[in-house]
Amino acid sequence: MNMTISALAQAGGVGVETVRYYQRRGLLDTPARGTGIRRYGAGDARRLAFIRSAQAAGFTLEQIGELLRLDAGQDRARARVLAAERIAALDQKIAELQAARSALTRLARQCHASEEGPCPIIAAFEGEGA
Amino acid sequence: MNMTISALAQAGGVGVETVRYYQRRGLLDTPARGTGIRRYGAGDARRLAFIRSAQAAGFTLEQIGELLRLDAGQDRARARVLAAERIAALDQKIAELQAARSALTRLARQCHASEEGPCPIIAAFEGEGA
DNA sequence: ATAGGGGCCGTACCATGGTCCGGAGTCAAG
DNA sequence: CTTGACTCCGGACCATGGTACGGCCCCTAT
Repeated sequence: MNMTISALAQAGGVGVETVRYYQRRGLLDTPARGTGIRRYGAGDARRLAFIRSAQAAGFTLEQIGELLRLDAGQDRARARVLAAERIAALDQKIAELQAARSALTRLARQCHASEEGPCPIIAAFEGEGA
Repeated sequence: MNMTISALAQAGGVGVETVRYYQRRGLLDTPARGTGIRRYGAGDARRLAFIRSAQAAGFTLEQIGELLRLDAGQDRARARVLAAERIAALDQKIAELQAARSALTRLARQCHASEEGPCPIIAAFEGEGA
């Protein structure tokens, strides 16, 4: 593979500006330019894909940077700690969203049930512990 | 109840500045001040609680503002649309987080399994630079 | 050889959701 | 009646994750 930045961006499903932003953040490297134009390879595409999935897992770009640095330094213990922390956070977030989802579902059903009076969607949230 | 802003903030589990920010955003109202200091009541606390739970459900402050306005205007149809949209978004987000969680769990297990070589958590970078 | 579509780069700007600041007023206790 | 904690307020500032701009360079097809 021998891609231009826009091909790389497209492969990663992001915009060119985002690739450049990741480079500035030190998450992607900036290959030397032979004759003015930088070329990217499969490794770059894989790294970009990793960034996107780590992001989907809720890692911040900062943490993703740390993971990448750990990879270089082979610090597996630290990587496992980060992963474990993220899994715990994910569990909490998932539970929270599921709770919110069922509350909303119930409320929407009640709201459909009658057209009169105030909509229960707002009333029901009041007083709930945040 | 006859609270000061800091009591209200504490009741809602937020900072004073956040309360003031919500006031600026029009999410909480700003009671008239009798003798220099504004006083807040249970209604304010309930509204603040609503804002926090709606936020936990993934509504933006903008949307929360709309919900509050709909509540005043009794526009149930629109409230239901917003709720339905949010439920769909929530489903998608939950699925995404669950996928991320299991990917991460699997990787962490693999990482534990062997101490040699690169950590699989970031294994996507093997053969980089292609 | 020339036009135009990318690429390169620094810098500025954007939205979201706060958070802090400084000066002035207020209030309750001692 | 002073002290110290709290309040008010506008505006500045912050972090995150981008997105846009403008000037210049390069590369390829016609």
